[in-house]
Amino acid sequence: MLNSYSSADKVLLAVDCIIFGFDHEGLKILLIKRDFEPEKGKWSLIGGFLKRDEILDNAAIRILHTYTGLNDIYMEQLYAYSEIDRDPVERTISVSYYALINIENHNTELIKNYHAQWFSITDAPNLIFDHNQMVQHAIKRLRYRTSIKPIGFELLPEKFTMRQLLELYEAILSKELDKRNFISKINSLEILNKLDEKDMQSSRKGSYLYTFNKEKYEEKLLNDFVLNL
Amino acid sequence: MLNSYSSADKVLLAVDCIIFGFDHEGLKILLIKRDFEPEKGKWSLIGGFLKRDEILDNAAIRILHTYTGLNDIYMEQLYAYSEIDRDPVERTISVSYYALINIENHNTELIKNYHAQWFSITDAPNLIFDHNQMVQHAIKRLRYRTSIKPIGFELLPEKFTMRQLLELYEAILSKELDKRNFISKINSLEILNKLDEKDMQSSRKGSYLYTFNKEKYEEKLLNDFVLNL
DNA sequence: CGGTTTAAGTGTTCAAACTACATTAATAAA
DNA sequence: TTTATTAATGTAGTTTGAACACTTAAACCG
Repeated sequence: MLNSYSSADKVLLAVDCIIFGFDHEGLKILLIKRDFEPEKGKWSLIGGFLKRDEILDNAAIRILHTYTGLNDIYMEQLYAYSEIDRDPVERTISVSYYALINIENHNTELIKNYHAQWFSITDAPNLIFDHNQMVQHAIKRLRYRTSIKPIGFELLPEKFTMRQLLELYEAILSKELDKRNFISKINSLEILNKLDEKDMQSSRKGSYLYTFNKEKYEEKLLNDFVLNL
Repeated sequence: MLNSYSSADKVLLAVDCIIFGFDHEGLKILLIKRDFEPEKGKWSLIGGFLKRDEILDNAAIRILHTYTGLNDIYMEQLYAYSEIDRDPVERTISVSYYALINIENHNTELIKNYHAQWFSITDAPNLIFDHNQMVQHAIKRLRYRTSIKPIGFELLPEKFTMRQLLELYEAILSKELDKRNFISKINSLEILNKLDEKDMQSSRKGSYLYTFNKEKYEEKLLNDFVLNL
């Protein structure tokens, strides 16, 4: 009978995390060299198994924390993958989550110990199981999120230049944006504070640094809007 | 150790389906009166458990078919719900799917036998477990989908009037739309065939019937676009 | 110290899309 | 034949988006 509990088959539930970071080279993901079988030595998303007394969100948070030392990170559930033989050892359904983190902000000791490494999304290695598919799916979702919510707070350093913000959006959307139109759209959102300070690394003239105005930013996060870039 | 298969806890995996239909009264969902414990006699989404040799998509298709007799229905995975005590009997993670069906098109014998019933989304009864939340989530997703893909084909009878299409969109978006602007936007998509035939039920003048132009419609489905209504 | 180099900063114009809005037309019923 | 009802249709004004180039500030170099 369809709805009887007794006949149901239990399965393993895994959580795999797509962790995005951004630096001067572009958009990156954090991958780990697997140190156990099967597929030992190959590159993989970081992941783990759901525990009996744990909800999926917390499993994702725990896994992220284990590998990066980070807490309080924005994560979003993406999709449940359930192909029969996606994991050759045992029937495992995997729920993917993605996270956005500041690439300079995690515990580098930890990721060294775990043989984790950042890869540009454009030249990441081939991954085990269905993890390539998960990454593609996450990139698509990140692009979508970019179109309805402001983004950047999570991926940029506290103080940043307009150029960095522009390049972040270009990396996410993988297309060139018009500098003037971009700046005026961002300004119209009124989510940035322009500082008096300039960044003198990037040019002789120097470019103004900005921070996010957290109140305005979170107000915009609550109400979806459309940002055509 | 984090990644050992042996220490992992297995769980039950359920699939719950939010089945949308549309008729002259508005947007509806199909609910079932549970005939087993716990919560016997209360209203619930239709659902079932994932089988060992089955992927989630197929479990959703199987469940939909069991209750409606329908095949080849558009379904989309929504979200995995994992609160510890969401099902009081046993730890169960539920993956929700939503489906769009033509309300006049299913096996009414079957749904009678299963004590299933259509409810307007505006006055559906309280549901068991976290099913209310699943429904709200599904409505939100349906609205989103409406903004990036044409919709209607799945929910309307083969021949329909502009008014019906308008009312479908109004029901999904739960806001009034300007008739003239709506019609010209829909026409600009070029996904409809205007028939010579008129529907004389709704008015003295009668209103033209339309069908979907399947080729054009599926072309539009492939490329996301934005339809601001 | 004057000239050169580099990236930053800034507005306008044209085209397209969106919004708001009211009258005429066709038919059935009385 | 008149009346009542819903269908069908177009335009003007506004907003938004896209394309596009010159000036400015400061460091570096001779």
